[in-house]
Amino acid sequence: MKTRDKLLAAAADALAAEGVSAISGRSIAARAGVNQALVFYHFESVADLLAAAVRWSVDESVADYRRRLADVSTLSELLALGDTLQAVERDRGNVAQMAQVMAGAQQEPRLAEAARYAIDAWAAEVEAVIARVLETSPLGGLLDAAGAARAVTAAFIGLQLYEGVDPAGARSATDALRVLGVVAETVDGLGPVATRALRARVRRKVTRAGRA
Amino acid sequence: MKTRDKLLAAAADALAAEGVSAISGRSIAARAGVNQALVFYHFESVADLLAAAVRWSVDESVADYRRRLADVSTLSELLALGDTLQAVERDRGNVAQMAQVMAGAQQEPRLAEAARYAIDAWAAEVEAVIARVLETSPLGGLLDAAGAARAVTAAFIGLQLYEGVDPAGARSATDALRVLGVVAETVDGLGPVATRALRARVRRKVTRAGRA
DNA sequence: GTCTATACATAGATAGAC
DNA sequence: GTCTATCTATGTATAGAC
Repeated sequence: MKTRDKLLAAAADALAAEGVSAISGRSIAARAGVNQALVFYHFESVADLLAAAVRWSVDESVADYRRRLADVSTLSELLALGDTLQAVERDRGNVAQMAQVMAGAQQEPRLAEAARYAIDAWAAEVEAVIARVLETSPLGGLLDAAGAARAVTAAFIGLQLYEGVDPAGARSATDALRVLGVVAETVDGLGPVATRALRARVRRKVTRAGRA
Repeated sequence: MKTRDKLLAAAADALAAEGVSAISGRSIAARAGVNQALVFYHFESVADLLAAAVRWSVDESVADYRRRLADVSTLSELLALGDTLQAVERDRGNVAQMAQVMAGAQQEPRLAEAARYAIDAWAAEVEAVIARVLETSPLGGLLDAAGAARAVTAAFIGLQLYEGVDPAGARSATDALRVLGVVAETVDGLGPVATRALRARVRRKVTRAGRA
């Protein structure tokens, strides 16, 4: 493994483990087992290294899920996969890493760009699936797949931060969301008559709200 | 205004404006217009000051909303109030502040405690309202109000972080959530027959999932 | 309670030998 | 590409005068 890659991997790890507020070029180098000065040989600055690490690690994990997401075409399948995806990515520290990057990004343009890249990468995958699922759903034509994908991604990040602060509370939150998923699934499985009625009602309300 | 209060206010501001990674005792003191050494006279450490600032500012904003939340008893009212609450708190920087605290809390026990306090304070208010709304809802008895309140709070925080990184994307996410709110409202307004049917179906699925 | 001054640690970043 | 050494800035925290 080349030094540059060691640094990228170490930076990704350090983000999840130490958080943006505690991270430093020195701590990353130590974690990578390389000399501190090499950070500035291989990258312009610490922020630059962090940004590169985010892109690198998001590319990896998204690619990992691309195939599995491609197989999903129903809401039940999506919810099930989302459940395991959330657990796996959380354990890998990828969600925590994203949360830290986004927190740091509020002031560091380089990190903001990397965060945007990461969310776009995840959201693009999720969006494709949601769009497919929406085709047969009462919500088809009402709910914007791109927006929904982004909402899901952002919510994951909020939940991850919450988990670091109050694991029990976060679990209760996740359980509640799971119930809502089942409700959505049920509504989704209504017959064509109920579906049409629901869709008409919602459309009426949304239009009214849009005018206000 | 006493120096201690100036520091608390400045710390709260600084959290939203600078973020945990950039904040320092010096920057807070400068913002408060007081001498840097006073941070350590009035507080044990910077982390201690930040934690106190979070409690102080969350107490203020929650009290502000307590009365208005107490008036809410239907889902439509809740969604409407949630909309304005989100906008107002965001503009005040309170959500950004929370997001930063939670990011920093992953490594700083003092901040974690303060973050827990803040979320509990918000969630307690929201929970009471949700419980009231759930009474007449198809979801009554199925959805845990405490968990739902925490999920909403966490999602707000994730969305706030996202907004700092990609305002347009965050808007599309919020719009999608708004549509889902309308859907929930519609489902909520179904007749008693449909309600009973939906509840039975969901309960069956939840039980099955719980056994798995 | 507030100020100046300062000790001390750690950070980002660079120069120059190897 | 990698190392040692080092400059410089900034941060936390304290001592002691006012």
